[in-house]
Amino acid sequence: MPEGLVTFPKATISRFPLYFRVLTEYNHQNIALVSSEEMAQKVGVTPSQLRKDLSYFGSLGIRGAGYDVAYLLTKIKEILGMDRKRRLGIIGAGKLGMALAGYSGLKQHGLEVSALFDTDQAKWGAINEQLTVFPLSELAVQRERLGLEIAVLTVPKVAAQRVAELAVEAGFAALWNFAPVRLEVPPEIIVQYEDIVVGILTLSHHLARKLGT
Amino acid sequence: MPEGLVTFPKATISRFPLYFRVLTEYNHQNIALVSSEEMAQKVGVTPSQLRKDLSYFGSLGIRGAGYDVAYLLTKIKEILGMDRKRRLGIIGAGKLGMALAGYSGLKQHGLEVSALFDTDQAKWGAINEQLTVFPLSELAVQRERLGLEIAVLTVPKVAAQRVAELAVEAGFAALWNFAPVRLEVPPEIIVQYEDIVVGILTLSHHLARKLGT
DNA sequence: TTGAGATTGTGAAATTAATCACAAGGGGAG
DNA sequence: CTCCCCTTGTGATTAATTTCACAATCTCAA
Repeated sequence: MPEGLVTFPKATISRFPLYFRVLTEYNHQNIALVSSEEMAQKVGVTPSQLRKDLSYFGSLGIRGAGYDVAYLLTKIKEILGMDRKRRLGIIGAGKLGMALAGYSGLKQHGLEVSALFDTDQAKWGAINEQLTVFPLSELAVQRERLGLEIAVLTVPKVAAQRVAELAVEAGFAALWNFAPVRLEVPPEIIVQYEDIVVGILTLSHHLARKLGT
Repeated sequence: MPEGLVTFPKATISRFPLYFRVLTEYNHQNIALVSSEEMAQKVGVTPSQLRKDLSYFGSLGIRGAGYDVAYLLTKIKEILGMDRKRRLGIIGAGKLGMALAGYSGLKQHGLEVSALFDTDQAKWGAINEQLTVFPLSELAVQRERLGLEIAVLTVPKVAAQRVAELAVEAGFAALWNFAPVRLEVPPEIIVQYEDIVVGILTLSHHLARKLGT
C-alpha cells in the first residue's frame, strides 16, 4: 500500500479515538493480544469495519492471532498525531474556556492547554503555577513563545469570526471552534467545529418521533 | 409524500440545528424570504443538499421565490421536537454537570434543566430558586413529579453504565451521555453520545498529516 | 391575462461508505 | 517440519449519501 496515496472515509478517523480508548483499557488489564471481533464488540462497530479502518494505515495485525495491543496503540497514537504533545491556546476565558482548561481528558490525550487569552482586563494574570490569562493582543507573541498550535475559540458567537481572523494572523494552524457559527478562514487553516446543541437536538428529534411529538 | 414512510440520511437531521440557527438570524433581521442558495452558503452546505434535506419533510418552500423564514422555522422546530419544552435531569453534579445546568444554549432551544442528581450528600439541596440537587435514589420520583424525559449523564466513566441502568429503571426514555463509554441499554432507549475528545483528536490527526507529524 | 424569470422539488447519476466473503498468512501442536 | 486452525487484509459487492440537472410551478410586471 503506497504511503500518502490512500484515501479513506472521513468517519474512519473519528472512530480511532474510540479504538484508542479500548486499547488503553486492554493495556491496563495486561492483555497483549486482541481480536477484531472482541475489540469491535466493545467499541460498537462491526469487526470488518474495524479491520478495514486499520487496513488504511497498513498491515497492523497478525493473521491468525489478532492485534498486538501495545503495537496498535503506538500506531494509533501516530495516526492521531498523539506521538508528540500539542499545545493549545484558549481564547475566551469564560466559563467554557476555564472548564476546558481544567479538563483532564485533554492532557490524557497529549493535548496541553498552555495559555488563555481574553479581552477583559479583569481576567488577566496567573490562574495557577502553570497557567496565565493573557490579553488578546499578545496572541502572536505567546503563540511563538509557548509553541501553541491550536487556538480554541470559546468566545461569544458575535466575536467568533473576528477572533478567528486574529488567530490566523497570529500564526495558528488550526482552530477548535465552540461558537455556533461557520468561520470564514483561508483553506489551509484546519477548523474543527464543536456543537453540543446538534447532539441534544438530534436526540430531541428521535424522542419526538418515538412519542409522536 | 406519505408521512412516516420516508427514510432519509442520518446526517440530514444533524444539519437541521444549523438551518434553525441561520433562520433565527434571518428572522431577527426581519427577512421574510430566503433562497436555498443564500441559506446554504451561510450554513456551509450545497443548495441542493439543503433542498433535499428539507424535501424529506414535505414541500416547504415556494417555487420561484424561496423559503418563508417564519414558516420554515416552525416546521424545523416541529421536526426537531422543539415545539414543546423538554425537561432534562442531569445526573452527576460535578463541574460538567453544573456547567451544563447553567448553559443558556439549552433553554434557547426549548430544553430545560429541571433537576440534578448526585450520590454525594454534600451536594444535595437547592442551587438557586429553580434548581435542586437530589439524591440519586429519588430519580424515579422526581422524574415523575417534574416530567423529566432526558437523563444527562455527567458522571465518571466507571459509573456510567450503572447510572444508565438506574435511569432506564426510573423511566427515562432518552440518555445524553457525556462519559466516554458505550452504554448497554434496551433498544427502545434513545442514546446520544457526546464526546469532545473525538473532535480534537480528529483535528490533531489533520494537523499531523499537514505538518508531517 | 399572459409571459418572462426565478427557484423549488426530485428522479437519476455519481460518489462515498460499509459489508461480505474468502484468499493469504501466521501460530502452535505433535 | 508439516498440517490444521484461526484471524487478518482486502477485492468485490451492496448500501447509503450526495450531487446533478431539469421539469414543475410560483411570482411579478405589464
